Amino acid sequence: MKETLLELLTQALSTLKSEGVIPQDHEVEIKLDATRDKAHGDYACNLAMILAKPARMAPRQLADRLIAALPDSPAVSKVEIAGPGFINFFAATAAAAQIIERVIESGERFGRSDFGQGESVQVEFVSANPTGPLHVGHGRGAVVGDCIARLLEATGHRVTREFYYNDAGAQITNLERSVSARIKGLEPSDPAWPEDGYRGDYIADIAHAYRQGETVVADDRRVTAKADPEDREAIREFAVAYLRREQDLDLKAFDVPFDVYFLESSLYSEGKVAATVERLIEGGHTFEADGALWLRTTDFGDDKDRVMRKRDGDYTYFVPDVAYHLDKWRRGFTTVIDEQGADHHSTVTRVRAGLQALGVGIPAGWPEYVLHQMVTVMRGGEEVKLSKRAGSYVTLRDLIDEVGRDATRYFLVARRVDSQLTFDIDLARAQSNDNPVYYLQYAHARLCSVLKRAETQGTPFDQALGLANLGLLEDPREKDLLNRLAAFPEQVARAAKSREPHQIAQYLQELAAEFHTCYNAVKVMVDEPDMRNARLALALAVRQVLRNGLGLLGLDAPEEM
RNA sequence: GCGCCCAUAGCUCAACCGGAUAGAGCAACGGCCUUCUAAGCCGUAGGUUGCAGGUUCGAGUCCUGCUGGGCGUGCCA
Repeated sequence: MKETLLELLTQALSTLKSEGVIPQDHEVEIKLDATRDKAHGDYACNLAMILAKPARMAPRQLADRLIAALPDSPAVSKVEIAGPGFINFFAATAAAAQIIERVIESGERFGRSDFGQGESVQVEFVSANPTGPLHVGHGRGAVVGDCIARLLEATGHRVTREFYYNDAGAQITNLERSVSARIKGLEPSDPAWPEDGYRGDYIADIAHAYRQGETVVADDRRVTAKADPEDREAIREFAVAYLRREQDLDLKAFDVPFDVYFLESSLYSEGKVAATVERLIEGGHTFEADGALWLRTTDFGDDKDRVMRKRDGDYTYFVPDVAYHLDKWRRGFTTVIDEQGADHHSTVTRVRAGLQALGVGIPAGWPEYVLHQMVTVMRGGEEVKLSKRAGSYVTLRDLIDEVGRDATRYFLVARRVDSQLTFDIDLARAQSNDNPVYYLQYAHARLCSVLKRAETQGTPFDQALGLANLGLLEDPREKDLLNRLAAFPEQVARAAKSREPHQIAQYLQELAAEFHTCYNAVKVMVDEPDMRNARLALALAVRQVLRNGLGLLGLDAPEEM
């Protein structure tokens, strides 16, 4: 429908150009929007207002000329000029309803597109260090990154999902010391407890498992405990594997898969950090001062220069980050999206500056970042402070257990990433029976139910008959649904381009609301076969789009509730 | 101090490249189950889009300045 209208407008535009009403060389992109208010028809175009100036004509007068130049089409039932010069199109029912046929034909592919043209894209997300369980903030990153990956896959990109973590630095030493202390029977309250050690109970669990000689299997490693309380290397290795396994279990329960686990230690062991440093020095953007090696990041927009190699000879964290991103670039990812918490936003300028300083032709704005704002957790009317060391903690697993996977995913992805988010656990649990996600799933279950009823009632859906009678779907509530269905593919494309999965959540709420309204007012299983089958065709199409949309968010589409 | 993000109904949030009368949910109030799932629907009420300017046919959206909140500003990650 929209394509048809765009075609008509393009023709009208070229007619006016050839008549000299609009300058021949004036390029304009025709914008056609679904209307918000149905008094304005189905689609509205602001072309006349945009072209008023170059045409030196009043917008409404120009709109008149445009309409006069529109070729006749059976798809359009009415065209009006409204307001300051909008051209409003009213779609003929039968033409609008053709979307149903397209949805049914395309099935689960409806909404997908190939504008990505097979581009190789990497989404790096979560990237939690193995020093503790995943918390709510990681959960937000996990869903957002996962849904961005799903959106990119649905739009023709080849997506690699990657998890990066530090398995060797000072934090890991701290982890080992904490576990060692627990193995020796120390508690965080003990005077001999390591300074800044991790105090959470999970440390004791690791110590216990180590002493028992347990074997842990994570997605990227498998380690059997030596049980030797003095072997610090063995303890370190075991603790990392143990926490990796815990994180993997959480992510699996959350339905968030990864393709690649990338170890920070590999950047050192494979000489990539050293090579990066060498290259940076050759590039001429480094200098030595105060016994340290610095990178002149101010050459690339940073507000001060940064230390690369500390006086003690260790590198600061951003050096391996630069080495890591150079590695990503060399792996051929033309687009890399790093999903992180906004508390890490200072790294953005540094990593990009480092990559520029390498002088290997990486574009200035590369990589792309999606930064989600902080999540605060409320429980019992009070904010729960997230502190790994103090061990007061709301884990992602707690949330999934208490609130449910789908509801947790939905809560964390339904909002724009740059708004701070308060996750009230009590509220989420209390509402678990009256939750926005159930609203969507219930719509799907209702549709399944009515389609099933057609079978059990002995009047199975006759698709050919239904499609032949789509012109009968004249109820305004049915037309709303048709327009909503037609908008899905561009909605998916827009959400993918802007990396904003919350748009899909929003869309589904609107689709479900329009369905519930329609379902309540318009009976599907009427006696008259033409009408019944037309409505069943609509039901099938709505169910399909609901299912496809839920899939993009990683949510179940239950057949009954 | 400087940098980034945010401010929309009582609360939690939407609003597509700047479009027409700013929309949902929760909470409040009043209705709808002898008819396809009431986890639903219909209706009422609720707003100077933080404040002040500017840009233009048109601003919640863009620009400037303020106020308030979050994060960052390590030779921590």
